[in-house]
Amino acid sequence: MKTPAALTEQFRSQGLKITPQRVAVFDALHDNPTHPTAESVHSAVVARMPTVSLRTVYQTLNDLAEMGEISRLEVGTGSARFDPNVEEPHHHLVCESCGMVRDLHVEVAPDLGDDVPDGFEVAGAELVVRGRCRSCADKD
Amino acid sequence: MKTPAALTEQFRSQGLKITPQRVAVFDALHDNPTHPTAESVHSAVVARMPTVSLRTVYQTLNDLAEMGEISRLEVGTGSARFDPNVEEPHHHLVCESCGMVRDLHVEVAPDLGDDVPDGFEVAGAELVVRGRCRSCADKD
DNA sequence: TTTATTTCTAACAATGGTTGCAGATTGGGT
DNA sequence: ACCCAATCTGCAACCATTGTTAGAAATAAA
Ligand SMILES: [Mn+2]
Ligand SMILES: [Mn+2]
Ligand SMILES: [Zn+2]
Ligand SMILES: [Zn+2]
Repeated sequence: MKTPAALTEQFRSQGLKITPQRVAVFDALHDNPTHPTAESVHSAVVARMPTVSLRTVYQTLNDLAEMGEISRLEVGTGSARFDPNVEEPHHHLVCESCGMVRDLHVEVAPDLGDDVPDGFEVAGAELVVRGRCRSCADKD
Repeated sequence: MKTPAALTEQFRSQGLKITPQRVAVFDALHDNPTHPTAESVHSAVVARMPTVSLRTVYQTLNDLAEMGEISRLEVGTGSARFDPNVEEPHHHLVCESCGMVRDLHVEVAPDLGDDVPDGFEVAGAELVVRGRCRSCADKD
């Protein structure tokens, strides 16, 4: 994801308006490695601007995802996670106990070869490695 | 997943009762390669037993998943998909246009090596290949 | 700066998928 | 056939997300 300043520029150049609510969402996402849910982005934003609605956070997240500035992940933890790291191709590691999501910089170059039906246009592949993180394992 | 007959045996041996509703769900799943949603399992069941509730279908699917007889997939198509093929380790191919899910028998042996944080217990890895199936591509 | 245009926000309602609950029903051992 | 724990149904509640819209705010024009 671009910096909040660069995003401000980009939004304006597309005829979109810069509101303090949007900037607050940009700030909450910038350099955020936690793969937050919409809810947790909202919490972070509300800490500074108590009136911002969850609806507005969703709207901005969707806008950013449509522009390709963030990506939406569905890792089976109930709600979607948002990832500002779109520059660096990577996969994910998920703790099934606490829901933590971490980047996984492994190469997955499956030889899809024969098993992809003829005519299927592959757009991308995502690997999710599941397990239990250390702090969760230590808990019992 | 075991055969409906074997599941009947297994349920009984665990003190669970065999009801026609449950058997209908077993039948709907047996050798079903479509990765159905709860809703579509329900449709199939209702075709033969019109009074079976969606609640009961969910209940049985959850029971089977807990026993490891089927697996629950979250591939980002809105609702969960259920997969009776737990014998053969495999991954999935998803059409982002129509929601079709197909088995993908590729080897994904990521060298997780360095990138897994110390102490993380890996339980498994799932690859989802996304794209567009032929019939969807042909449509436009 | 004032006004006009256009977009955005907040609040609330609605949706789709899934689960919790209570009371009626039933499987299966006796 | 009887009994009772297990199960089923129908419905309400729940959660994550999206639709709606009137009024507020940001930008453009004057
Ligand atoms: Mn990531
Ligand atoms: Mn499968
Ligand atoms: Zn954990
Ligand atoms: Zn398709």
